[in-house]
Amino acid sequence: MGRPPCCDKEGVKKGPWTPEEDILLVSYIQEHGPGNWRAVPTNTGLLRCSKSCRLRWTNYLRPGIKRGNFTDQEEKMIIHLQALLGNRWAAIASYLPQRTDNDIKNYWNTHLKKKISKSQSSDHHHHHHNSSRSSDNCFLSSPSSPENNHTISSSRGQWERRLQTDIHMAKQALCDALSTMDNTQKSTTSIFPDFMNSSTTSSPKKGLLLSTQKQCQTTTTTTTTTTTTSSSSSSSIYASSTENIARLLQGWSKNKTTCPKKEHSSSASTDNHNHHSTLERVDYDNGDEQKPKIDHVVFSNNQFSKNEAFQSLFGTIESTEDNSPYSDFSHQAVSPEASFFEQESKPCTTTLSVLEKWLFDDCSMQQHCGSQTQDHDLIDMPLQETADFV
DNA sequence: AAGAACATCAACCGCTACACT
DNA sequence: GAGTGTAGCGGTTGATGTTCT
Repeated sequence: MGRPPCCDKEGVKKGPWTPEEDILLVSYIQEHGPGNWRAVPTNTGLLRCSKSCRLRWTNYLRPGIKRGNFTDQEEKMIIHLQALLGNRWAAIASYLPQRTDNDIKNYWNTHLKKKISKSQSSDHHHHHHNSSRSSDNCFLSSPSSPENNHTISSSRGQWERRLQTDIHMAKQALCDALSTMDNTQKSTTSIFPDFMNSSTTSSPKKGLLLSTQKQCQTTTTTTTTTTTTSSSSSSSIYASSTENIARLLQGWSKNKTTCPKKEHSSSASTDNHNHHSTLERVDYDNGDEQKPKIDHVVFSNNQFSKNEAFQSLFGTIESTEDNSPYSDFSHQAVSPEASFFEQESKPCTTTLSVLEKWLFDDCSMQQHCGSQTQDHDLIDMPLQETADFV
């Protein structure tokens, strides 16, 4: 026994990642595929611990990640799921395939928690003066809001509620997976066009949902238009501004336009022709002082073009009218090249049509008639009844 | 204009479950 | 079965940006 530790604490770099480090990491993963994180720092020469590399990849560099503002639909979904699942961010993230658990967690802590508590306090105030139920706030009116959830939990037990939810989700996922096997276009008609079409999801860990979702991993998704917006625009620190990553990629693409597209390495690559390529210099046209000046990147064991690596990884990045730095990620996320990573890193997410309906019908229903039967129907649905979904 | 207060979010830390020997 | 390492998760921190006074 006695495997070496994943990293020695001394000499391990911490803090924000630089473009050079990102390139090294992405290129290595493009070549070898994600996984075996312990070997990544050694083989890339990165002075980072394996954990840090994995986190950087899963949260920021992995294709298919949508960044920027959350849509109302995403927001509502997070609120519902949080009420149902608690702070199981990875589980919640699995229903929002283009969002990372870290992103959702941050968004919850910085936005939604306040929003809900604010609504609750106002609702409480409203209740204090008027016993009638407020119907103008879907968060409060939702029976699955934390407030109501407390009642459910106390009467039934959180674990049981979660189990029921998982079972239901799993069955629904299986149902949808089977129904969409022959109809890959179906998912594009989802009422979640922004984020339900990705074939990626995190948390490769066990779980009912995962096991069923895997059945539709072969489903090919189509490119969708995203409604991403740029984040803080004036960050001077690379790692705090993901725009720079997009710029980096754009820089790659510009250099790449003259090169014929190579076959994408869709497996832990046998693509050895890259190994002796050299890296073209990256130049940006926006006068960004953070321009990476990388001419060659040499791995401990091989040397290959990062340009080609990115090309292979993300496909040809087109310049679009949309200046959103994330649009490139979003579009390329579903490129054939990226599909390798998507399939590797996240199982396919189904259309979840019933879930969608439940989540959003509820909100609209609450808004219009204040009914609260629908959520209870799902949450309190006996196990026997959930079996009817399949 | 300056600085204090607040908001945001990338990254780290510590824990746990699982895999491996 | 025990010991150890790894991957993943959730909580927390701290650097940076933004707004307020």
